[in-house]
Amino acid sequence: MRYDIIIIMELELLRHSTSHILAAAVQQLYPSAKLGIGPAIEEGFYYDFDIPGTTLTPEDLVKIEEKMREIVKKDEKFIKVPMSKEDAVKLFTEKGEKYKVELIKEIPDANVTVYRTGDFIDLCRGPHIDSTGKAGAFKLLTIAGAYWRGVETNPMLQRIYGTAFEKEEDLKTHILKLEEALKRDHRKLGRELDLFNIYHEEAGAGLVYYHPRGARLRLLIEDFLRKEHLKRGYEFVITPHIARINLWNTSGHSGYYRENMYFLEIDKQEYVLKPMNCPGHILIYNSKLHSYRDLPVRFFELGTVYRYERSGVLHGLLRVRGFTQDDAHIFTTPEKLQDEIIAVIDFAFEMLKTFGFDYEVYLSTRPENSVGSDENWAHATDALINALQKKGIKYATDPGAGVFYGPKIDVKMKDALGRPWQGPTIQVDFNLPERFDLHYIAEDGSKKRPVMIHRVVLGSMERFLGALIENYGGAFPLWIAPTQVIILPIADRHLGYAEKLKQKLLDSEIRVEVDPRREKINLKIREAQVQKIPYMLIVGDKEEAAGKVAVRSRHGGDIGESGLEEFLDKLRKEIDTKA
RNA sequence: GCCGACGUAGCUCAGUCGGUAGAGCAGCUGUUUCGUAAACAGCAGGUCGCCAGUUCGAUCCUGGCCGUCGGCUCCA
Repeated sequence: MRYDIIIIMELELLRHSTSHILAAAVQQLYPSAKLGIGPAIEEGFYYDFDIPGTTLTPEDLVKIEEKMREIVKKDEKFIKVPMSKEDAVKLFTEKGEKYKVELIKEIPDANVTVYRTGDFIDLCRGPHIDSTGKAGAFKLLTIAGAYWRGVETNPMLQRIYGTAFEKEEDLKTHILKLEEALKRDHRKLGRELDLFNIYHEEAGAGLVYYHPRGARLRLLIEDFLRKEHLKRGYEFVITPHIARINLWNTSGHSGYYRENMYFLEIDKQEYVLKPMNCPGHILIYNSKLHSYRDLPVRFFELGTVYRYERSGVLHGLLRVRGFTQDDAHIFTTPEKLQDEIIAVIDFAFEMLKTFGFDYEVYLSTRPENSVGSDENWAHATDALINALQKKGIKYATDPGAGVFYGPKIDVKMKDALGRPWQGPTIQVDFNLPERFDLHYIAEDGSKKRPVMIHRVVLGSMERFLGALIENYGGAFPLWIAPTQVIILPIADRHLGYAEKLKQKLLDSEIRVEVDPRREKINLKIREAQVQKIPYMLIVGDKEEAAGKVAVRSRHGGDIGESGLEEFLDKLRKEIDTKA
């Protein structure tokens, strides 16, 4: 374990040093280039440059890489030079490195360190590899725009991404991995498996159309979700897709969420296409008096919401403008908040486990501008932390990243390329109960304010399905495979037998198809294989005479002859275990 | 929205240094009745993302718009 950590740290050091070599190369080729920052990141490194009058092209990367190799060949030492802040400011001001000067001025210490490699000088905490000759295998990958310090009003710099490993073969493996990941891209698989499409030109960006197989997949998951919610004491509600602006004025969304909302005006009445389900659920809660005995009230809805997202951020199913959340709002007494959060966390992680996801957990605490009392925030934040600890879930704290109305737990799922996407989230809310003047009658007969929990356990069906497709590479486990079995008759005289088998499987609620075409068996197998259908039943003279089937699995190939009942048993077992 | 790359047949892609385009797969028709990852032949298929401009002539050049991809920012 410790050994792993050391390796990771060494890799980070190597990558960071490689980013210095990159910066040195860029400055040699483009003397006017000003430096931004150049850290090591999870899968490599990047460096940001401001190069007046030059926009880098992919061909430039080749040149830069060559220059880097020259620097490596020279085997220049990374020399640490401690200096006072004043000297550093002077040094970088002379070099016109305005971004570095900005950084130095923000360092609280009196002294800073800079690193010198040949003629190249960079502000850096270090440490580094000894000399450029110690650099490993590296490759520059892409160029992208990035705002200085990530702030939109700042200048846009040119960012070069690259990666580095100690050994050439590790680099090769990594690049192969990237290529493999592209094959699992849900946008590609969505087309190949005919699951969904986004008709950008004809119907709008960020709006998903589920084709029959995709719809089947989604409905299977939704059915599962509904059952799981019923088990856990949720009640189902259904709310409209539009509501008068009044509702959003009360909730506050028409103010702080305005730029994400779609507005409609008819008969001089303003309506909003709902960006969230909470106000609707609140109306239902508020339609009657609630006793403390009835709490918590848990309203669940597969609620479709529409949010305007800036054009540059849309991404297949993973970021869209219309999506369906597996959304619930829990109204509880403060006393029961803790137990409720534990139950929700349990629920969310059970779902993630069921689908075999990789994820990261973040706890976001109180931001600067927020509503609610210190006491409430402390109570809710503690409840979240306790719940995470009780469940033994590893998490990172994101200080000040909570929503203004309460702290939250976010779970990020990873796509094929390892990019994190927010899925499940559990948010405590002190704001809406105030704004809608919610209450319940307490034991002593007094009116009290309930606490609300907003939570999704998958996130949204779209994002979840996108991540799911990538997670399984399109080869869905039997229990959610849109088509579970395909029957492949060898010649058309076997069609009758195939249809009989199909009916028997349908009677056992197996999702089954027959490929009736006058095609060779090899072709039918190939296509079923490409479609990643879990089981193929090949039937010809032999099988028909014996009343059996020849089973082929998508992973294991030909697994031999089997009676139908025997095969069905095997399917049922596999479905039950969700394997 | 911003920076960069890109948009050619249902899909994957070639091509035209300005004279209205081609391949493979898919589709359709015909022949083949065939045992564990692609039978053969023929046919059809495109206002070259949209709108302007330049030009005798634009898919190609210029501008705007729509959209995709990689990032930034934001989020389920």
